[in-house]
Amino acid sequence: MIISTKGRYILRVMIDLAEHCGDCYVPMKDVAERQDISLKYLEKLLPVLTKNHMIEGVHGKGGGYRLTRTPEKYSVGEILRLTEGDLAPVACLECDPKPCVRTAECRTLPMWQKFTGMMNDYFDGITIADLMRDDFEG
Amino acid sequence: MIISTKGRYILRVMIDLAEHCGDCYVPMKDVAERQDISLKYLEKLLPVLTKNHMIEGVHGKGGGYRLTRTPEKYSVGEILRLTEGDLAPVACLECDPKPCVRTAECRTLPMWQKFTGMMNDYFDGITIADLMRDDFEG
DNA sequence: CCATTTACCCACCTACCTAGTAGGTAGGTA
DNA sequence: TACCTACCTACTAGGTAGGTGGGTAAATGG
Repeated sequence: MIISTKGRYILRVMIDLAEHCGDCYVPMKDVAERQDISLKYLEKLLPVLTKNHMIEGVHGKGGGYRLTRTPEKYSVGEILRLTEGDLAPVACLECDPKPCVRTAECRTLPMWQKFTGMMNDYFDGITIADLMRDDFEG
Repeated sequence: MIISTKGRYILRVMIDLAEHCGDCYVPMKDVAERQDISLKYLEKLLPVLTKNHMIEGVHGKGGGYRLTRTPEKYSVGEILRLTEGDLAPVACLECDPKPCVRTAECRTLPMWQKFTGMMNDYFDGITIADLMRDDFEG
């Protein structure tokens, strides 16, 4: 399995934010309840999004989070790369791979590389706005 | 990361068997040495292959393992599905998924499903014989 | 018959990751 | 002042990845 709950939950949070009150602030408590995800766990996943200015939060009553862009400006690939750290199918293609002495002669590396490209292209081609469409089929 | 060392090692073992002495038996000790993989670990990965008749082994001196088909008759997808158990990118698409009550309304499921299809198609379209070609580019 | 070679089987182990929980503090609003 | 919400730190149970160690069973050469 390549995509952990982290990435899947965050994607659902982004869609939820986009669907509810696009411009006002939505408390995470509501999102957690609607999406049936532990609030405490969600809280742990959000910092990576705020630090990268994907969403912004305000404290206090009437506060919460909201998107910083319109839904069509978020690609799924971008979000998944942030939350998953990486979208590499094998260890040797991760951000800081352990040096592998077999790289030059590796008969499987080109296959992994091409697949990584396919995967990134696919997810980069889908936006949050796409996921909100009822007739979206992938 | 979706493909563990299990799948990657096994793929290299299959290629090694195909490249060395196609019809005679090759001891795992030699493969482990050539591929620089722990023999003990490899031994643990092989049963799934023998049980599914992907390779066959004979005991004793002069023994070892060999492929049961010609290299072009093995698809990478088939091998990976055996060793990885599955090629599902998310938990809800695994072989025996936990029932998810949100399936009907899930806005991300079609995306995961299409991706799963793409992935399986890609790896099903590559054979061990392809991986042996020097000009193979994925 | 015996030593050697090989497959094959089983128990165990360590480090790390996943998916949480608990208990706060800081900032903002009515 | 009461309340709400983001935000921060620490902890933890359980599982998985990636092995290691110690054997046994089958086949062969001498």
